[in-house]
Formats: sequence, C-alpha cells, structure tokens
Amino acid sequence: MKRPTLKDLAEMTGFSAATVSRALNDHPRISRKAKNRIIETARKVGYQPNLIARGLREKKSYLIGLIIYDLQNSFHAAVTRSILEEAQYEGYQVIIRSTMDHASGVIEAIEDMRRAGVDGIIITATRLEESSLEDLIKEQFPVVQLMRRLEKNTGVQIVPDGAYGIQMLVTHLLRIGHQKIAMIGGPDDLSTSRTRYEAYYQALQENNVPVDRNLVLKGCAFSYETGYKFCKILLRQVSKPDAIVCADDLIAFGAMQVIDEAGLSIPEDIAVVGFDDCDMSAHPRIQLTSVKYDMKLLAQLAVKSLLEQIDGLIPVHKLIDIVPQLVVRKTCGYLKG
Amino acid sequence: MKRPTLKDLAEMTGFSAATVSRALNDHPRISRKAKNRIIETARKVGYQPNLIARGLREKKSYLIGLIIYDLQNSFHAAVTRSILEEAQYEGYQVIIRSTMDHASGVIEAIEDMRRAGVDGIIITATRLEESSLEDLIKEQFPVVQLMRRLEKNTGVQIVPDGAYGIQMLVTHLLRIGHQKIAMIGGPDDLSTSRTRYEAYYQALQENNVPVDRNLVLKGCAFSYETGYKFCKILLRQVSKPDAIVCADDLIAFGAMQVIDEAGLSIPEDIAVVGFDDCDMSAHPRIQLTSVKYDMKLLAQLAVKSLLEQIDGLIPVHKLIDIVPQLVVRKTCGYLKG
DNA sequence: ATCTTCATTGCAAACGATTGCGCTCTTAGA
DNA sequence: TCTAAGAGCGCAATCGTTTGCAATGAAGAT
Repeated sequence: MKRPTLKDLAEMTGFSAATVSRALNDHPRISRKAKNRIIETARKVGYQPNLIARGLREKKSYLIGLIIYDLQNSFHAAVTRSILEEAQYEGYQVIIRSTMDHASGVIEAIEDMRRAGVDGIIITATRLEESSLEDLIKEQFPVVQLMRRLEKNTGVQIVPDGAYGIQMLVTHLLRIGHQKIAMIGGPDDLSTSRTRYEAYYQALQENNVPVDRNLVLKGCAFSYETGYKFCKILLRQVSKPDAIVCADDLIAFGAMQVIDEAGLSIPEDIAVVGFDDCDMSAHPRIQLTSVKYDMKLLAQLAVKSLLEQIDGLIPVHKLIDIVPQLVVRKTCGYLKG
Repeated sequence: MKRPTLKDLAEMTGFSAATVSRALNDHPRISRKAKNRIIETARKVGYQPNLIARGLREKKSYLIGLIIYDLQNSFHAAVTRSILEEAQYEGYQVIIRSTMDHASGVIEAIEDMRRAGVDGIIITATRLEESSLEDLIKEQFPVVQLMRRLEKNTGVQIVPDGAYGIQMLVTHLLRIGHQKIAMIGGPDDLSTSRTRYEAYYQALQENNVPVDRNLVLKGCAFSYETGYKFCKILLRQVSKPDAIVCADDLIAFGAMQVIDEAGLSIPEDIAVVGFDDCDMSAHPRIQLTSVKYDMKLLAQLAVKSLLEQIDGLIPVHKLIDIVPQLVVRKTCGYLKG
C-alpha cells in the first residue's frame, strides 16, 4: 500500500483536496466538523505531507545545507552535531557535505545543494574563494559562515575570538612562571592562523616580555606533522623554550611526542598548550591545556541567523564574535614558587 | 536575477519547454542543431535543473538518509565520512540525523526523511525497534542496516564479524604468553555485545584455556565509565588477570586509567586490548591494540546495496559479513620468552 | 419575501520538470 | 505525383500541494 496523498484523503472523507489541505494547516475558513473529521482520518491512515510537492509550490524545502571540512576531525564533528540538533529543533533537516581538500569542493557542494532546493547554507571551517560567496550573497541567498573570517566582510560570519584565546594561554603561562614561550603556528594565509600569531606577540608585549623571533615557527598545516617537525627544531636550538603555545591541539600532540621521545617531561621541562580542545585532549594520559568554544552556542547562533535570513529578515552583513574559554589541564604546569 | 527555469530557457531559445528538456537529457528525438543551441545557452546562463520539480514528477530525489547514533564518536564519524564520499560519487546527497539516546529518535527520523522524499535510508549503529523497520521493508522501501544485526533477518544487514575480531585478540594474547585473560563487555541486550562474549569463550576453549567466570564482567554501556568501574573490580580480585579484553576502545581507556592510577604498568603488569580502533587509540601516548574495520569498504557496500534497491533490483534479504583486522600496538605486550 | 452577509467549500491555476501522443514537414520509394 | 515513413517538435497532462476566487447555501436584516 502506498502512502496516502491529499487526494486520497479527499476521497476518503468526501471533501475536496483543497479543503483537506486547509483542515490540515488549520486555515481559518473551515468548519470545526470538517476539520475534525479530516484530521481524524489523516491520523488514522498515517498521512504525511509530501514535502517535495509542498516545496515546489512554496519554494521552501525545510532543508538546509552544511558544508564542512572534515567530519572525522572531532572539532568539526562537534559543530556538526550541535547544528544537527539545533536544526532539528527548528524543524529543518540537514544535508551535509564534507569537502576535505577538494579545491572545487565548496563550489560544487553549493551548486548541488541549491539544486536540491535547500533554503540556506552554513559553511564551516573550510577554504573557499570569496567570489563564490559573493554571488550567493548578491542573490540574497541565505548563507552563514562559521569559524572563518574573510577579508571583505561578506555576509554573516560567526567567528570565535582566537586572539582572546591565545592571550589567555600566554598570560596563564607567564603567570605560573614560564619565561621563554615559543609558538608553533599554522599556515600564514589563513586569517585564523595570522590572528593567533598577532595575539601571541601582543600578549608578550603587554606583559613586557621581549619577543624572540627564533621561538616562532610557522607550519603549513594544522597537523600532527607540523607539531612534530617544528618542535624538533625548537629542541635543537641553543636556548630552548620552557613552554610552547601551539596553534591547535593536533600540533600540540606532535610537539608532545617529540618531547616525550627526547626523554624530557611535560610540563616540568617544557610546558605545552593547544587550541580547540579536541576530545582527545581530555584523555587522562594526555591532559592537554587548551582553549575551547561553546559549540552549542556557535551552532545555535549559526542556525538562528540562517533561519532569520530564510524568513526574510535581512542581516546581510554581520560579524559575531564568540568568547572562548581556557581549559587548564596538566601540560601547562602549575604555579612555580 | 533568479536562477533560470526550463521555461526561461525555452523563451530564450525559441523552443518549447519540452524540447529544451529533451535536449538537456539527450533524448533521441531531437535535432543536433537544436540540441547544441539549447545546451549552449543553458551553459551560458548557468541553468541548473530544479531537483524538487523533477523529484515530484519522477518520484526520485537523489537524496538518501543516514541515521547514526553519535557523530562525535570517531568511529561513527568515520563511517559517515565514507558514506558521504561514496554517495557523492554516485550522485546522491545525504541527509544526516544523529539520534543519540532518543528512544523515539529513529522512528521520527525515518518519518521526517520520508517526508523529505529520500530515495532510501541507511541506519547505523543505533538502537531501534524492529517493527519500524519491518514496516519499511514490507513497503519495499530501500533500507540498509549497518553495524547491527537484528534477530529476525530483516532486510539488508551489513555487519563486521565481531566474533572473528575477538578471536584474533584472544589468540594473539595467548600466543604472546598471557594466561589469565579477563573480559569487560557491553550490555547484554545488544547482539553486537553478546557476540563478543561468545567469541571470547569460544576462543579460550579452542585454545584449551579454562574459563574463569570471575574474569568476565558485563557493563551496561560501551563507555569509559564501564571500563573504569569494572577494571577497579578486577584489580580487587584475589587472582588478578594479566590481560583484559575490552569490548570497545572506550571501555579500554577506562580500564587503562584504573591500571595507571594503581601504579601498575601496561602491558608489563596487565595487558589491555580494545575494539573498534577509534583514532585516539593510535596516539603515541596510548597505543591501544585494537580491531579495526575497513570503513571505506563498509560504506561502499552500504551505499551500493542501497542504490541497488533504489534501482529496483530486489535483494530484500541479505546478510553481509565484513572481516575485521587486528591492529597490534603496545598495550597488548610482546612475546614473552 | 427579498436582499445582504457571511461561513463553508470546490474549482482551477500554479510551482518546474518530464513524456506520451499527435501534428507538421521533409524525404524517399513507387 | 502520390503515399508512407519517420524525424523533429509542441501540446497538454502529470506529480502533490497550496491558495485566490467563485459558488453555494444558510442565516439575518428589512
């Protein structure tokens, strides 16, 4: 037996399809009696409206698209999960696309999703050419960007305040007595990455600590390998650091591995701190001090802002900063005294 | 400017919508000239077919649904990622729903997805009442189940051979010299879980090792807490095990923590092995021996089998076993001699 | 009794794409 | 020259739902 349609319901109840539709969407111009009977039989036969047909008519699919870099990255997975939850709560379903390193991935994903009729798109933590975004925004198509600040202030952007995070880390390290704080950062062409370098410099200056350029190393990816490679370099230097700020947790893991292998101990010989607080960092054998965001808040803001656009409110340009939070664990060490 | 429709193209080229449609889908009954001109202008204005309209007419959306327990679980994330990739390769987009612990989650998810018009659904690693599945299958609606074997052989099920995995673990532990092998397992009402207990018993018997019932503990969840709690119990027993088989990696992490806290060392005092090979297990500070599946293969089979059903081939009942693979790391120890 | 008024319902068009059928026009065969 | 075949294209219906407008009927006002 096929699933019943409006027309089936119409035949069963003796009304027209129009009346049935009105009954189900509680339109005012309909009698109590008809409405009750229709709703009753609809329930009985388990009627479900066909969103495709409705979408065609209403130009609304109650679908949103989510474009994300790598689902297996626990950080991205966390965002995704919260967005799913939030969207479901708002009555939307989510089409997800993981772009990984495909350069053309984002553009293709956007096209596919629009073909499928999504009402809006959330783009997270992934490289993209601004031009493809500008087209969307010019078209007034609802888009929200999460976790990546673009040069021009195009559209709605929700970005955690990375500078503040780094500042907290550096300040904390200084307060508990570290003197020579190194930094292993990410690629220089990402704004996320640059922000963190700048915040590092600024935090040192604010605390009147001289900057040693030899202690700042720039990786070409947020990865374990970056941490491994550059921490080796740091350890070979004449004046070794007593703390390393890593631009994300993966880099920190790589660095920790080098220190472990060198027979040094963390944090006694060298402290290490990360950024993003991926869930591995909380593991008892790791206990990496890091900086975390309120994922739930990020997701809620993203979805809310997207739905606002979908509903026709027009916040075309907007920049939302999220304040991160310091998570102190073992690898940063304790107050020396 | 709105995105152009078929009708727009028709006006621009001077043909009827029908002809335009035929040109774009290379229908035979159309002249080269018309076809070329239409395709050319379609390209020029960036025409994209509206899948919602097509879906209504064709009863096909090129959407599939994926229902999964918890996206943040790295194991589930891996499956999801592979399924996304595979589906995209086949020209399908994916609606994802994470059910977590909502009892009614799966049923609701299925309904929502069907309303949205998905062509088929993949259900992964999540509890569900068989009845809701039976309805789908009776309706001939395409469904594939991943990672969970149900009592009745309903529909297509793709399940890794957990028994074989446990057997490899136990055999390996015995071969390198462990004698008293304990097991901390999952909830008894999951077939996944029961299979692992049985395989444990059988592996011991096959190797003529007597079974000590005191060494088998049953948790109520695949979780860190389960491992922590039951490993404590194991360590308090008079005759302590020299190896612990955990029904999944999370349980193993909990167990390792207890052993670390007790000042014992892994694997010298007690070996620990897990199951599922989540990515934390590979971390240098952890190095948990585990059992892993070929995610890519699982995903490919699932998607392929779903598409077969969608395309009308009718493999309504089928059971596919996947052979897992032993990943030997440090926590199991080395050949004693 | 006649005319309004209003509540209730149905008709039909619309959303954008696909496709069976039939129309026209060319071309070839007789 | 006439017919038949067939290539190329358009008409119109269809998918399931929503909604403006018109139609119906009953009730109330005069």
